[in-house]
Amino acid sequence: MTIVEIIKKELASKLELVGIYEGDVEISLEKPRDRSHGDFSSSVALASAKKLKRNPRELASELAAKLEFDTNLISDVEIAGPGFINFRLTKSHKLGQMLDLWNEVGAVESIKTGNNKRINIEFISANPTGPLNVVSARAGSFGATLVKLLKATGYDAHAEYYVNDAGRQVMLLGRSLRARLLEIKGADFEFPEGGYKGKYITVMAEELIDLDCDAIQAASQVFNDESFQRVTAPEGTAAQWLELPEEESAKSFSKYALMKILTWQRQTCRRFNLKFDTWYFESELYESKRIERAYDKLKSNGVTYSLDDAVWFRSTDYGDEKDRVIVKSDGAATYFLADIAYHYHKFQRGFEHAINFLGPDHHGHIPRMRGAMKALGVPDGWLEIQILQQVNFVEDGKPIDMSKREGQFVSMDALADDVGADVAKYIFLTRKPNSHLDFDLDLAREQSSDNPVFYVKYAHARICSVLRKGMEQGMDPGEPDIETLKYLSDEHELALISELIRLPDVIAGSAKAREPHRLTLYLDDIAGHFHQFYHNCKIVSDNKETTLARLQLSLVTKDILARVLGLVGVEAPEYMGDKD
RNA sequence: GCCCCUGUAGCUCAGUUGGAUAGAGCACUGGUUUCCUAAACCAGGGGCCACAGGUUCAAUUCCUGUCAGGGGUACCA
Repeated sequence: MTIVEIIKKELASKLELVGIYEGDVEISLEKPRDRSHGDFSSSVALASAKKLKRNPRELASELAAKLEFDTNLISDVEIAGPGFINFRLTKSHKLGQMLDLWNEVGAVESIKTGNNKRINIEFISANPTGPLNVVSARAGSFGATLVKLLKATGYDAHAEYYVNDAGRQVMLLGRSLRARLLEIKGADFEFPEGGYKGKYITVMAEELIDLDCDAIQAASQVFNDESFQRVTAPEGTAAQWLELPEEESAKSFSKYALMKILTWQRQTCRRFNLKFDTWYFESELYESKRIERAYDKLKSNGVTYSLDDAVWFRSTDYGDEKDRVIVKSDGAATYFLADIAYHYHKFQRGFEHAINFLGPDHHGHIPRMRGAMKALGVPDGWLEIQILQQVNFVEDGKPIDMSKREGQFVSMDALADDVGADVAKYIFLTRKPNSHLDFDLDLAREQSSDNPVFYVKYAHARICSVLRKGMEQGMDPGEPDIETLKYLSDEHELALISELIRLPDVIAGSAKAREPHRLTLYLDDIAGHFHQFYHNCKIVSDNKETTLARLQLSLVTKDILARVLGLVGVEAPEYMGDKD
């Protein structure tokens, strides 16, 4: 029985003595926000008072007087406020929980409720038409951390990136590159309507113009080591591609541009330490006929109809506001149909659950996508869509236009150059997913102590320093153990311990709610409690017992900071350089 | 018009699936170093939790409406 169950059971049995039986009220037991209210708090007296027509505070004190607990577990029961019953755990119980964390047993194990269920988490999936921008950085931070959180809670989590390499956009990209190349050569050119005007296209064209056949092939070799076999460079040189008929020419340029951009995107992901188990290519869906098969299945399930030379999916049957085209009047599949085939294949690949991170501009796709899955016989709730709200980047006091086509956007690489990938990831994870985020680049570039990451990193580095100091004095804390830790008694030590043992709850809670930002809040709390402990308790002193106990507490704190920083994807430094 | 997100300190945001006196950072005012890293710590001021109803013993939290800001509403992806 857990401590929570023990308290609830005892409350239930004493409630019967005053006339409240199982099912009459819910026996609540929660962790109060304010630590002075104890480790657990129950409001049953408040909830029962009306039924019994009694004063809640009196009822609470009557109950509290009847409660009996093992004094090794509960040290104190008190009445507070309008009728709360507060419980305090004993120091030895808390120390035991902390040792469980260190040894990775107990609560850290019991939150692994996933039973190795296979979950697919798709994130970023940016169009391969330009360098990854900061919107993807936010998605990457959330996605990568959620994957780690799900693993920590016992799921078999699989990170996936979907590459839209088959659509019209990639052709448009190729035409844009071709136009820029002609422009550089001083030839006549017509920039395609709606083409990509980003500077990176011009840069790509400038580089391409001097490349010979071998160099172009060599550039595609970076993909040989991974599942990117389908990404290849076109034969020949840019000059030769220009000689080809219009359509062929555009194809060669598209192929080259796709190869280059995927190279950039993958490098950027590596720089942010975002790892994907699978890069899934849309073109594969066409080649494997999965699009046709998904289409046939929808058709045979009777959820499609033809109108105006196009084929429509009857998504209004599933709560969408209008029906959607899946095959255009020119006979081509829409992106939506490809997406249906993609998700259906995810399901067929054996994932028991799929989470998909999308930008706010795609929220309208949710009803139709859910509808399509249902029409294909995929269970309700299989596809979970998480909307990540927009990031507004502010520079010189004004927002930056993030449209790729206008070419004005902040790339992930630029962000990493300015503030570092660590800092960027951490900042993205300080906000909850569905809140809009204003990111002031000028402020972030300062790299000053205003930066929340440094506070946490500093705590870790400071602990390392203290541990080194201890070793210099011949104080080796060794493995934390109850006999040594029992000498801890200062309020700052106990406050830190109480904070540390929240770890399993924090991990389980943020995994379940898909709210990785709780991790950074937790890190900030831990760092804060450590700094306070440090200032109020001299760690390395003449008293051997106290010194070793405090060093062990520091060691556990360091371990937990490092673990959570690992989930966030941020390095835990051993040293902190002097500030300028 | 319809759909989604948001509205909490001067600013940026938390508030653990309804709890007690609503918190943190930044900014502002003042203090702490013969001592393990001052990127730290301590103290102080600062609030109609957008507004109005409703549910509840209890609402910043849940429901409805209003107002304000952002995004979306394609045979684009």
